[in-house]
Formats: sequence, structure tokens, C-alpha cells
Amino acid sequence: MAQNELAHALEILKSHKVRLTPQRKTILNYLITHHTHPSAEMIYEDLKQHDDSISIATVYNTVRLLVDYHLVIELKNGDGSTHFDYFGQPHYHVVCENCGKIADVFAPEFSRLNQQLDEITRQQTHYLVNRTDIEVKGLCPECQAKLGLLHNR
Amino acid sequence: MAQNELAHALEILKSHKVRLTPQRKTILNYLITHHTHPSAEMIYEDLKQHDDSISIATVYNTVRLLVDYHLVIELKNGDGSTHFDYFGQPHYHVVCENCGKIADVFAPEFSRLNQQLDEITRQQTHYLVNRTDIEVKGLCPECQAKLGLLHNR
DNA sequence: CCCTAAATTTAGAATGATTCTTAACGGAGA
DNA sequence: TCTCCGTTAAGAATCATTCTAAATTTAGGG
Repeated sequence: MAQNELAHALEILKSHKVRLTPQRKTILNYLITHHTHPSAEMIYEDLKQHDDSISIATVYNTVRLLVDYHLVIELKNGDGSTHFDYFGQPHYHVVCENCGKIADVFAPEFSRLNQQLDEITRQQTHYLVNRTDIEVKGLCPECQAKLGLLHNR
Repeated sequence: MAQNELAHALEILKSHKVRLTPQRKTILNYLITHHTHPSAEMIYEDLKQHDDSISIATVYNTVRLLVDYHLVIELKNGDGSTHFDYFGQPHYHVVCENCGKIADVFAPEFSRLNQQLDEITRQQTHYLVNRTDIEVKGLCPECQAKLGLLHNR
């Protein structure tokens, strides 16, 4: 399944005449198999640990490329860097405003909601819509507990 | 109306025991009366032109404060800086991926959609939801025309 | 299978938005 | 009015990201 996912993503790139370099395959595969919402720096460090060492510039170039082709989406969690997530299945994200932890949300309504939003947006602004991202912010269960304790003193 | 809006916003800050300094009032008033989605730098430059000169550090501090109290929301348009918008009426934004122009979208469904999203998010992740932002990306009418011309050659 | 053009990778420098630091200042409650 | 403590300001510092230029590599054609 992850194997198919990689092949599928590579196929999309290929069909756009994007060169399939080893670095791009490595990073794409990393994102498909690690749903940890890593930053460019984290991808770079993690790959350095293992066999493949890829320059930080290439990591930045590649994730931007993958975002352009809608294979990956960008996330901000307030730590100053940009985080990335492979976008195989439609979903959105919740970010903890206290610790920055990111969680995925898979909602069956997601596609329909997006279509609705696209339509409203198009009618009201005449923009040609490419993508719609939903970003929810709040407190993760752990931070609720922590902050709850403090409030109870 | 803008007058009331300012008073209303100041009241919210006051109720949270936030000090109402002249700088904060100036910046808040600027954002209430300028729906141009300015960056911190743009706010700083624009206020320098007129009577009030406020340090760039204070502009950054103040917009962060206003975001924390949900009076203002942050936007990214791909130019590297963060843009700000007074959030008096619930709305969301479309960003042009070509030129960065930001447009507001006011949808009557917006509040209901948000509630739905909050509920789904809460059930699935147990996060305590604070706010939900929707960000649509696409091409503004002008850029559609420009790029359309290029494609037709 | 080899060659070539054009794209990509890389290391390190450069950029630039944002944050930090520290001293002076000023709101607001008593 | 006084005092405490949060806020402002200028400039330095940080750090994520982009840029630069040279070396390398992909992919298509012969």
C-alpha cells in the first residue's frame, strides 16, 4: 500500500515531466511513510542518520515541488518553521496552540465541505480556486490536563 | 460604526486587563479602518507617514496581542511576511497564488460550517477547539487573464 | 549504449522577517 | 499623586529559508 502510494505519486510527477531524482524519491517516500508532520530540518536530520544524506537546500526545493503538485501540504504550528504532510487521503489538521502538536482529522464530509467552499468563493470573488485548507487551532488533551491543573490551584 | 467597532474591541481588551496604550489604540484603529491585509512592515510604514510613529517591535508585539484575543487574524500570501486582518465579521480568505492578492469571503454558511468542523474535530481528536481558519488558494481574475493570454499564444 | 542539453544538487553565503535585550517610560489602581 | 509593573523603543541577534555558482545527473535522441 505504501509501495503503491509511492508509485502513484511518482507517476503523477512523471506525467508532468518532473525529473525523478533519487533525492526526490527518497523524500517523497519519507513523507509517505512518516506521518509525523516533520519540518524540512527534521527530514534533513532524519535522512542524515540513515544511509541517504541530502542537502538541506534540496530538501527545501523538493518539499516545495511536492506542495506545488498537491502531493504534500504545508502546516504551521507556531514554532517558526513550516511542517509537511503527505496528502494521500483528504484530511485537515488541528494544531495545539500550547505545544504545537499536530493531529490529522479525516472527515467524510470533508470533500463536500470543500466543494461548497469552492463554489461560494468562486461566486463571490471570481477567483479560480485551486485548493482549500482548513486549519483548526486549540488545545491537545495533554495540554488541557496540564493547564487545567494550573487553573485549579 | 467604525467608532463603535473600536470601542467594542477596546472593551474586550479592557475586560482582560490589557493596558490600553496609545500605540495599541492606534494600531487597532488602523486595522479596523484599513481592510487591506497589511503586513507588520506596512502598518509601521503607513503610521510613520502620518503623525504617529510606532516602533516596528511594538507593531509586532501588538498584532500578536490582537491575534491572541481573536480580534485579528493572521494570513500568509506567499511573500514571506505575515498579513493581518481585523476580524469583526466572521469571514475567510482567498489568496492568489500568482500575485498574492487577498480577498475576503463572507458566507452566511460560515458560522454553521465552523460549528460542524469544531464538532467533528473535537470528537475525533479530543482537542479543545479555539478557532477554525479556512484558507483558499487560487488565481485572482487579473492573473487568470494574464496567464490565459500567455497560454493562448 | 552513448551524447548532449537542460535541469538538479550542493555547500556556503546571503537575506529578511521576526524576536530578543535592556533601559527608559507610562498606564492605572491605591 | 505615588508606585508597581507592564510596555515601548532601538538596535542587535536569531534562524528559517532562499540564493549563488559550480559540479553533477537525468532523460531523450541518435
